[in-house]
Amino acid sequence: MTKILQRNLYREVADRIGDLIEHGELAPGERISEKQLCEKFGVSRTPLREALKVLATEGLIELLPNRGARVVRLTFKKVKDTYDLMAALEGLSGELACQHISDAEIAAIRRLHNSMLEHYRQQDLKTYFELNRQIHESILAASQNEVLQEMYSNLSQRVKRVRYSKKMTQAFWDRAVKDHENMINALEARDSQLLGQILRDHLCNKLEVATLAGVIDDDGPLEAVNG
Amino acid sequence: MTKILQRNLYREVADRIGDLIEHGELAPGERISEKQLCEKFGVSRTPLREALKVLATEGLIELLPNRGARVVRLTFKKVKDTYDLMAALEGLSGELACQHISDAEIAAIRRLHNSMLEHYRQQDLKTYFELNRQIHESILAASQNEVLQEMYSNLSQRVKRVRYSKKMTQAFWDRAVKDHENMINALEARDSQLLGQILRDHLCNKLEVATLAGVIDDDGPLEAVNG
DNA sequence: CTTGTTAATATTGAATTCATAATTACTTTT
DNA sequence: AAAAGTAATTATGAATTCAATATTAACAAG
Repeated sequence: MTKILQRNLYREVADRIGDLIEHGELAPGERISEKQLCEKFGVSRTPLREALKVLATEGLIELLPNRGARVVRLTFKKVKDTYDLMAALEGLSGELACQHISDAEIAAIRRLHNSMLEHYRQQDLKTYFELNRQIHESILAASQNEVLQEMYSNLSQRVKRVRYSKKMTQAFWDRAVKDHENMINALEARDSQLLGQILRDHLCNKLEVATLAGVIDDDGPLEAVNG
Repeated sequence: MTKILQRNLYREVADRIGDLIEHGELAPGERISEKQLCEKFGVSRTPLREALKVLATEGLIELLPNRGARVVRLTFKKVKDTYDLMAALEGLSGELACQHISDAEIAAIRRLHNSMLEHYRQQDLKTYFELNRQIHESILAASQNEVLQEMYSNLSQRVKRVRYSKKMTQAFWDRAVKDHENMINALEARDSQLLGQILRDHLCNKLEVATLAGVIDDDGPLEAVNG
């Protein structure tokens, strides 16, 4: 039973604007010109303005009454707050996954995990990250909580544009892999409390924040990092 | 530094529709007639439709392409999923509160707590619930995480219309009060791990779900409860 | 040269209009 | 009478138009 994905024009436009923001083509704090985007997308102002309202409730832009919209300017605090939240949600996803996951799903995650270890040994950062992402994604899916997945996806969207993985130190990496070892063990034991705890404290959740903190030390906008 | 609250027409309309849903004047599963609401509110279709899009992203209604909108039909599972999420967020709010809360704020919560105990002894359910709400609200505020507050408020909105408090048994109530005793102690000790744990497991979070489960045992729509 | 005022322009907010898809009502056929 | 097909109606999707607000430019006074 695959979900019907509605394709309204406004939703299409909202996604496209989201992409522009993610890739920095719409700069943080930049004022969004309705006319300009209308021409760019070849749509009228009605669906575009609907998209802007949606993006505002999703937290990507902010609406200034009678003065249009602007891209949300991410501060260090905002990013940290968002990551704290995501860590809590991951913790919950772990707890729920333990309750609902099938043996086959666990086996699949184990395979991803083993493959990830392999690429860790080969110091293949790119593939490591992709497999890492897939593992967390799988646990989230196994939680079988759609509201949770929706929320997580929204939060993830908000901070996507400052996500990066250049400054990963070996020590951090070693620790992250150890966390993952504990994770898979807790999952196979279906120890929901433990897995929840591990995921809430998981280094990956805090890593990027820590890295950002190394680059930005005040609470000003941190968009310079994005380049 | 109080926030500027923007008063767009679409936001006003969205709130009004939200109220209609909360109070059951727009029934679950009911199709939403644009024309009807336009006349009711005395606005044109443009701001109304913008409001509908926003309400859809907020999870209160769903949009059927070319077939208008309808009020989300809450299932038992959806409500349970939402409460699970809210419990996790409360847990996080507790952890963060311990890190940020001032002595004065703790003292204020202690006063609320004592007052709540008093009304518990007098079996004054109504006032008890109001003080209970204020305590949780205060902890959430003390977390100083605006993203968290925003999410919690959204989730709360979604399940408001099935919230009720008639079936509270004495045993449940006693246990909830005990939880609160432990909560305030953990807060005063600024034991973030403990407070987080208590709030995640807090009976109040599960209580209403359990109560609902007593009324509804399948996964069908549970709107009959609302009356 | 700066500050304050006013006119011109541009942009946003909301209503209306037009186009398209879905629903309903009505035939027509079997 | 039931089913199928077609016309009429209604509702939604999107563009356009009109109105209100904000921004910019020009200008005058100090």
